[in-house]
Amino acid sequence: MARETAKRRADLREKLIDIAEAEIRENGMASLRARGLAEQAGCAVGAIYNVFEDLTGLILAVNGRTFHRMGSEVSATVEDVNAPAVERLIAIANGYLHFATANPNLWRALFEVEMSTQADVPDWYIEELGRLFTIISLPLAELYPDADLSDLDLRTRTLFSSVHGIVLLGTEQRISGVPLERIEQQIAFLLRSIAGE
Amino acid sequence: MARETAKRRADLREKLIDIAEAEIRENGMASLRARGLAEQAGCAVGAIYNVFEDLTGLILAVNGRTFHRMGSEVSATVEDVNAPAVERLIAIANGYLHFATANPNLWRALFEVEMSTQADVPDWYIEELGRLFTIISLPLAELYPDADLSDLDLRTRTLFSSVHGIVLLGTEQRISGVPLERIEQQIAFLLRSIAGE
DNA sequence: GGGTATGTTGAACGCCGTTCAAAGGAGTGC
DNA sequence: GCACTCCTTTGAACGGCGTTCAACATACCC
Repeated sequence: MARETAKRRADLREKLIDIAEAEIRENGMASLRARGLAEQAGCAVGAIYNVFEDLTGLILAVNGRTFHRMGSEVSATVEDVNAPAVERLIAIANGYLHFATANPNLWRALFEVEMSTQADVPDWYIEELGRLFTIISLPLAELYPDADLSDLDLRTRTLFSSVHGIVLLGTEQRISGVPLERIEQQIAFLLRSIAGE
Repeated sequence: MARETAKRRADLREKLIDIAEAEIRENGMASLRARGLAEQAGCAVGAIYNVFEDLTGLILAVNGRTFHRMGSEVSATVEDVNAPAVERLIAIANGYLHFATANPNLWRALFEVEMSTQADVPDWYIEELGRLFTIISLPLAELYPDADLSDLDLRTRTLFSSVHGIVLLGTEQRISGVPLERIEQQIAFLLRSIAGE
């Protein structure tokens, strides 16, 4: 493939991710349309399929950005490594909550995209998740000094899933969820309980 | 409307719910097709829209059955009211987990169906949820004898959301979830922590 | 039995994601 | 600069979707 072609494709790829990201942010994953993307990008519908496998591939690319940004923002909330472990856990969870409420549609897209098998989870996803889990497991290790690595991993997953459940049902404003204005308080309650406070 | 017509419609309604339930159970909500339903029911596609607002209405009817069945099964797991409160909570959560793993597609449909606004949540949904929340709040009230009703409601939601999160990510086998075979153990860990054990 | 109101039907509509034959442009040799 | 080839891009077309509604069938009333 010629150099110029490669550049044109790379440009189109970025442009499409930009447009898709804006669309998902504003109207949610479900309102992505191949024709709409093509029109905004000033290309043919078929061109999308020259740079992405299908629309799911494009959504995954958007999710890559979202996940990375989320990791950075969550990390930033626990910079004070001298705070007690449980306070750092609460800060991480609040960072997660804050990201979800600030970017509801992009955040939901992270979980709504179909991952047909466990095999086709992209590498960047595993890496980003590992980063997030490491951030969580550091304070956890202080709370459970006797736990081995696999125990820590398990508890990290349990904690993450719990907080995720509260944030998910709460921010969706499901009638089964915690009211928005109480989520922070309830997450703190949950984490303090787990920490034995 | 003539009696005969009413009966014919009621019959078709039940028949369609049966067919849709089987389809969702076996292949998930996303594989429901108006034409497929009509063919299996032996009616015209348009007939579906004589007895349901749209396919979402049909899915909601299936969800009504599912939710009711889930309530019964979860209730049945806490018949021994003499067990310690925390053990009853664990039993309820395990009932929830068991229902979700035994009926993955039907269970997921409960949460995947779009409820555009908070206003159009059906009455039966609110009622069933109330039943489930009552079951949870009874043991909780024993653990927190000083909490008032709104506090109990809040903690019920927090607990439910947490367990839901663990069950959701775990049963979907998300790489962020708790491994299937450890879910029960981790739910017990979480609930015992909250109970202060 | 005839006339009207009501119920049912399925072809048609307007979408959708995706494809692929055809048109266009880039690279190469002279 | 030109002609030829090969690769890229294009957008009309395809198959499938949920939903509608004019035409047809049926039930009901007098």
